[in-house]
Amino acid sequence: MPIAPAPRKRRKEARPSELTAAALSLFVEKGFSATRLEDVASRAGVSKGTLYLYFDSKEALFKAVIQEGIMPVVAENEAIAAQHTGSSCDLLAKLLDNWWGKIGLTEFAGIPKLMVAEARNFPEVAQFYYENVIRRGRALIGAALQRGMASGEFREMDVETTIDVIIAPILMLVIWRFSMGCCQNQQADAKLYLKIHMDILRQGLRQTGSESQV
Amino acid sequence: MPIAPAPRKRRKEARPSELTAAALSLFVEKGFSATRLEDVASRAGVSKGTLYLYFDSKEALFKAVIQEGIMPVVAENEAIAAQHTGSSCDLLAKLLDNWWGKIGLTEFAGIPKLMVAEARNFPEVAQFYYENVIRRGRALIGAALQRGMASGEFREMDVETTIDVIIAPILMLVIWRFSMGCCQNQQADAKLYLKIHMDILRQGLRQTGSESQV
DNA sequence: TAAATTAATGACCAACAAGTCATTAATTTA
DNA sequence: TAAATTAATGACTTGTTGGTCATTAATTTA
Repeated sequence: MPIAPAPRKRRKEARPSELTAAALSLFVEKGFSATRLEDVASRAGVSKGTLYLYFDSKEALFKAVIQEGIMPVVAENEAIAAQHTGSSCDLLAKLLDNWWGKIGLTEFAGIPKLMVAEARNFPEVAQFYYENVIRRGRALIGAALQRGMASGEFREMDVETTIDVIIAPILMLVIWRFSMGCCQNQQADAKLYLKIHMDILRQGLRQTGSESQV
Repeated sequence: MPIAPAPRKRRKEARPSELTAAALSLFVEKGFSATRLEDVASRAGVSKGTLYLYFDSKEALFKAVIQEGIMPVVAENEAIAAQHTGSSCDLLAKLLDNWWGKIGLTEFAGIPKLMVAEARNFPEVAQFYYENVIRRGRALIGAALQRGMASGEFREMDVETTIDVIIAPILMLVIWRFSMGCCQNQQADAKLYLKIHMDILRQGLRQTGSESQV
């Protein structure tokens, strides 16, 4: 006997967030290109046609994922920085903590790898992410560095480049987890990793009495 | 009038390297999935059928690219480490120098991003790269760290994790160039970037008289 | 130079996926 | 309850691409 199709339900309000949730999972698991919209739809419990009722295109769906999931965290961090009093090193740690809790420990941790992987083939998407996430994130770190240099807590340094060097290990940690991580028997211990990074930074950034070791 | 097809040439010896060269360019530019074998063939001046005369599959073609271009550099670095005398910090710098000249400044610099991007969808390829490049590269850095710790040049630290933290900024530098780099008006200054990274490491890794700043 | 060999070709196949739209049916309105 | 509305469907169109193979022609051999 033919199996009866599941009865339709009309749930106009709930669909978009169910679709972006499904999209996040699959984008993070397979990448943007390799994710089939049919699969996104079916994971959200609807048909592909329904997906197109709510999102104009695959790229629009992706932008919605970022807008809902990542941009609010950037805004939170901007608020944290704005109201911070205390050492600049503590500010850096605070920003990292919040990011780690909201992004690093969630499915969103897969987004950086996804962006790196697909940026060149989807420049529109990359531009969107750059403007709304990367630029703002870098500005936050940059301001913290400036602040520390102004107070004498940090030594003088090239801010833009130092931002890169600070962010890199944190990004690589999550990028690795969603890419080559599958080849290692054991994942890096994230807590230890971040501690070592912050230790090296604490020593590496700070103003020293002695001249630097060139 | 119909255009005359280019006359055929039989060049059995030259084809493989011309094909891997074309493949490298396109893989690096578009990624593994998004590169069409038709394009690889045409850039190498042959037809798609000819490509399949020399390589069994897209994955085999990729492995050949790695085998020819990357693995010899890993071997070189192993030789450098084996015959090094001097400080361990200098050894790290020497390894980085060679890698930078042979990989970082060439088209091969695009491979790390490519691996990160495609590892999950092509586990066979990822495994191959992990065994033949990553594992060996990490072993090199690890040995240099051990050596420095044994001599008292470096403080005691968790080796595996420190390897990660050391490699990360270098990897991110090239990964960025081939991904989000397109969104920035100006590329990071690589020389400055590497100098800052090495500076932070020099201070961050070294044995200090005073207790560490926890 | 004629026959044999094999490098090279490109039309073709099968599978796949983004996006469309005529149709269906759940829900609301009159 | 009947008509109108619109959320939801899924078959279909269109375009793409990894991989195949019968055919072609450059080169070598006899």
